[in-house]
Amino acid sequence: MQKHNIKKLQENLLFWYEKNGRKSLPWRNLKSLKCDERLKDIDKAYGVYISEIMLQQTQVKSVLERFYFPFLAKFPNLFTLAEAKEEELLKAWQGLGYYSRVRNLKKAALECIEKFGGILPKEPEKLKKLSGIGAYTAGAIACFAYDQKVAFVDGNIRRVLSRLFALKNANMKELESKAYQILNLNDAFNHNQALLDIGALVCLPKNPKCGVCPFYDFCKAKFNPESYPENKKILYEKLNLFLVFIEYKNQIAIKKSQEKLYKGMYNFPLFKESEFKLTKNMKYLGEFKHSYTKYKINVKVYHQILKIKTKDYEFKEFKELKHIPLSILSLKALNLIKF
DNA sequence: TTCCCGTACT
DNA sequence: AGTACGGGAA
Repeated sequence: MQKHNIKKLQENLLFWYEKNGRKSLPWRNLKSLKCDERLKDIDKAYGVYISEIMLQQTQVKSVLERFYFPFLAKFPNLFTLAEAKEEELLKAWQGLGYYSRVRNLKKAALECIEKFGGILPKEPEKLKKLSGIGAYTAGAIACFAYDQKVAFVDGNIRRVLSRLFALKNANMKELESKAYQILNLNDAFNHNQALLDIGALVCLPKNPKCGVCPFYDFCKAKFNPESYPENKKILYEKLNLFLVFIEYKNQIAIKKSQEKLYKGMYNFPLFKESEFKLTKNMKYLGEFKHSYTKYKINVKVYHQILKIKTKDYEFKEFKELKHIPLSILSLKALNLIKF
């Protein structure tokens, strides 16, 4: 693209952002005049960091309404994060999914204190050394917390660039090169926030709003936007699971996962079809659907009362469960209870 | 490349 | 009910 066209594209983008961007998101106004009252003592880089990790696989709405403020109230800085118990962190993350993110948050806090004196570095290469921070998040923190003139590519920006330059299946290196080509060095912060918003609000996967897009004049995909980028198919698998409320003296069996799946989180005893044996003392409570990754799961739920305690599980009172990090799958099962 | 998790959309 | 979606790690 020619130099003057790039300049025009950058101007169009910032003009659109001024009018239509999500400019009041709390993590975009840390340490500014418009800073949310609840965040006035939150370090800017820390607040940006937490927002970026939460937003990695989650909708803005959910982060904004349910997780961002409560998490920062409990863990207001890197040091509280570093000292926090894993279980408390997981509890604060309950429902967000991808729980390794919050375990990495604590790990990275310790690494940051060890390596960088407890201050998040401003260089993407240093940020990338921290657990859970990859190329995108490193760039986003550098730019949004420290105004560094860096370009980076997330899922939204990937779609915007793929269409703008008509790239069906560009790799990360090509996309980053394109992102640098159009990067506005005079206002990287607003430029990058605007790109994210174009991806989230205009350049949608389905039915993009090309008519209001500030890139329209320059977009190589404007007549067939949905052809870019080429989408990959997910092969779903059906899975039948069996969950048992095992009761002993008004206590209920739970187990902490040691596997990659739900690591550190608790679940009620959960069995694959091959491991499950229906016994006469089990009562059927109902079933529900759940899904993660490529699995479409149907969970059948049973209740069993034990005469002798087993060492396979921890037993807790119902009222204790509200302090324990439980997967959404287990919480859904809890809804079926009426015994 | 595949696995994490859960929600949103149709 | 079926499908799409997403950063980082292994």
